[in-house]
Amino acid sequence: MTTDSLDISPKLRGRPREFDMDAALDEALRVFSERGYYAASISELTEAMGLTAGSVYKAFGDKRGIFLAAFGRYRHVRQQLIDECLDRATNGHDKLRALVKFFAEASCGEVGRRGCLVVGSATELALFDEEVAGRVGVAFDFDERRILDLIHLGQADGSVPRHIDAESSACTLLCLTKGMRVIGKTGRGQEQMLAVAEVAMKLLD
Amino acid sequence: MTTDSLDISPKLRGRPREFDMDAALDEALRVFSERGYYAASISELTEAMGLTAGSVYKAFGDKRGIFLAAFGRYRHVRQQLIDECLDRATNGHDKLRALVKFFAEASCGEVGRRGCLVVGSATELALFDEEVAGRVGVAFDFDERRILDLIHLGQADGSVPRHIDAESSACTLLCLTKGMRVIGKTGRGQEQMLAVAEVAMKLLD
DNA sequence: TTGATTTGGAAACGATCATTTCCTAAATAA
DNA sequence: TTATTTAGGAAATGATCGTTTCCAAATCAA
Repeated sequence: MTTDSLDISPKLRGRPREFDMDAALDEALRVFSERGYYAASISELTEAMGLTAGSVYKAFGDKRGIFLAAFGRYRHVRQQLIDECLDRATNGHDKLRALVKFFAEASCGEVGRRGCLVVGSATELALFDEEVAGRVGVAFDFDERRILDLIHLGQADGSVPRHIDAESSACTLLCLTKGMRVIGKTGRGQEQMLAVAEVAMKLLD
Repeated sequence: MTTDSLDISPKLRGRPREFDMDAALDEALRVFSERGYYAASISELTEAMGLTAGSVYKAFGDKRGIFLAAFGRYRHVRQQLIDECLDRATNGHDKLRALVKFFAEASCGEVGRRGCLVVGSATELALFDEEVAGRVGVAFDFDERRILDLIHLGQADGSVPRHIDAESSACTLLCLTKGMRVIGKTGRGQEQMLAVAEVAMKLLD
């Protein structure tokens, strides 16, 4: 569960970084998720990350740099969780059910109230920040593509009927899962969101 | 299409207000919708409203007061549009289709990119502002209740099957329509969102 | 009229924001 | 060693934020 585990470049000049990048980004993305971009002040971010402003600006350039790094980290962590979740199901239909239930459980109680960083970025930043808009678009396209692939998988293994419109159904499930994250901000119960997940499976009949 | 048309109190002391409250709030809610709460500065708000800071603070108390008034105005205007839309359909099933299509058309192109003030408030403010959280909750409950009533209407007039779980289906359609508003922030096409609306109707089979 | 009350608006306010500066510390390269 | 490079961190910086102040203008009550 490490983001920068690739750049294991053994020799770099100057004083080495003392803080753990992934741990710092985990704190940053928590602050951004809870507060949103503008309400998250540098003071709150640096305090949560356990760093001073100087170190943060050395490492990320500016506030937007912290955000973009945290955004990447968020996506990485969530995708890993989803991949593990999907691996436990065996056919297309069950993987889709697992995926929808994953979002249902992320959309209730205190976890749900914390919200989704991608959904929050879409609503708060996408209109006036082209780069963030691009990254949000990529994230949604990725999620939609994953659903589409699972539908195709299900149609291939016989667990999802052939007659359904795969593309439109994928986009519909994308809307539904992101909508769960919005409704989850109001603190709904787990039973209710799981019931929604179950009803949503009718889209695959 | 006027919010304060009720307080037609003919006699009030002091200098009368010169600006049109609804027109000013329409501009304020546009700025809040596009920018979000924190990125919307008093300067931008007052300029859009055609007022100076002094007048605005006289009328609304503080920035949050402007926001809450704009939030109320937004809900009023949207509900009126939805009511008109629903009145043109004749049975429960058709009214539900009209409702979902209404959200689909609000979730594509430039209109969609402008976003929904309630969804934006849910993601940006609900966690740390109890009053906003309450108003967002009321708005979502209201929307969910309207869907539920339409399902019951459809079950009564025979256009919606009796066997479906009305409560869970209502919550599912609520998630779906709010999710459309999120995905719509990335500028999807009308055909695509209308196809989503059509697929969503499978939930009522 | 006079007094009370409220609005409109320019200017000023303190607070907080994101960011930079400057210096020290810790590593590599020569 | 010395030079170079990068990180850590306290303090200062300028800009912008939301808000207030102060005064003239416009209404009603007397």
